[in-house]
Amino acid sequence: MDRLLQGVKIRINDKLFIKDPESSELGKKIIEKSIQMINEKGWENFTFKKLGNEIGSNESSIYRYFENKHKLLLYLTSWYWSWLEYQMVFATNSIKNPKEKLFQSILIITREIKEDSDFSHINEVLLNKIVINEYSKSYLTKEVDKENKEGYFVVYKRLVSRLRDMIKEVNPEYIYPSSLASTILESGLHQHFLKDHFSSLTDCNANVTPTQYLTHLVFNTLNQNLNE
Amino acid sequence: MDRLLQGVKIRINDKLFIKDPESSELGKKIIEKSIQMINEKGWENFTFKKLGNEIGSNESSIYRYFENKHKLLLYLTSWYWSWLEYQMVFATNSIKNPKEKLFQSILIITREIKEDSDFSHINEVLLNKIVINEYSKSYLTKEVDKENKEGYFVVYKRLVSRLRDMIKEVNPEYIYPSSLASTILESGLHQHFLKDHFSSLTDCNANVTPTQYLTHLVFNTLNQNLNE
DNA sequence: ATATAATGATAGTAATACTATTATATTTGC
DNA sequence: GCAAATATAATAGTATTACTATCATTATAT
Repeated sequence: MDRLLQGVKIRINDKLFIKDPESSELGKKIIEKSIQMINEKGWENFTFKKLGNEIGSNESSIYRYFENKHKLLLYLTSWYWSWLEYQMVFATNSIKNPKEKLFQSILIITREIKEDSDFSHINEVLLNKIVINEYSKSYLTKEVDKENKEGYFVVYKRLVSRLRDMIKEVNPEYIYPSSLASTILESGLHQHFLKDHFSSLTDCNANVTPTQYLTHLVFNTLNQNLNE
Repeated sequence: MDRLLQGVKIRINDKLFIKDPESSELGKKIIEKSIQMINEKGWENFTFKKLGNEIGSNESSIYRYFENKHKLLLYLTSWYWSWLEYQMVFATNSIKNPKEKLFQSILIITREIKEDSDFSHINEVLLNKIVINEYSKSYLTKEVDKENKEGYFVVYKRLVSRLRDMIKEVNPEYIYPSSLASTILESGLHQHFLKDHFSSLTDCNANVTPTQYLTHLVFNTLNQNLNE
């Protein structure tokens, strides 16, 4: 029926881990604490050794779950995109009006995550920040084509393609639906980053959200050449 | 008169180097060869030791020019943005029509660089690729606020602000000029990357350029609510 | 011709990103 | 309840990175 069903339980490409971190307490601790530590220290200063110390466990034990820290990042960000995809499809599934559907999707995709779902070991607020600060490092590598073939980016690609389809429904004449969809995702993250670190480069701030900016941008563009 | 004059000779913030690489043959070789090597190997696999071997020089000599490879990246990208700024201001200085001016600027900023200026040791074609693949790594760090205060990103910020001013001239009513300006820069790079590695996420390809996509996006947005 | 500056050679350090081995818990299957 | 299997911990070790320090050599400038 829908590709979403495969991902409902937030199933991650199993090439991204050696042993499923969801399958044990240690695994969950690795995920939980790594999210905290990557936020605190930043990606470059985060190591498995430090993580081991933090969770009172051993470096070598972490290596039994993840081949290296790059794969852990891919795992965490895949989880995040999958979780967002779920939110998006769930919230917009029943909406018939294409504009309203796209509007809601942009909202979900570009908003700042402010509350943790709280019943899992994964803190979505922090994970959102990791995605803002570190996601591009997961694909800006020499290995990107190989890893793309391995399917490490499928979830993200599926999100973009869903968005693209919604854009097409709003305006089938628009000739850059894929580019616009990827811009929404990417600019959403980037404007959040600028707001926090380069305030002169953005109009977003405490009162104006990236969502507002992008919604305005997208609908202005799509309404052009469109008979209401 | 204009801030550009300060940068005409592509003067780089001198906190970015210990000894000016333009001041010696070895310095120029470091710049020339590092551009090649970063392209070949990717940022993560590039080291000063390898660079030293390549130019028949010593690791320790390179450290006399640059404190570390992060600063070298900041140097190279600053050079690139400064060079682009020069191109942009030079090409649009005499244009009176605000739309035409913005149009030309977007063209210069988002086009793929295809020919090397050839009379310097800096290969702009390769440098453009480095910026596409590595620029975000220069600011997605825990040190970004400190380094921003040191002025390591001024050139980039000045480029965005120039673009913002041109946007305002086209439509003074538009409420997101800074965000749109930063989106042009950022999406310009991103769409180039997608074209090369995630073709399903973009409509850009051999025939359609990021410039076309972004020009369309920007002018559709700005023409909205605008009396021609 | 000599002082000064630039570069090269060598060595060394602490940290990273792992791999390998062995020991010790913990779980499970009967 | 015990043996077997599995998971984790402890320790050690390797190659590489990202430097710093020292000293020797070479070029340049006065």
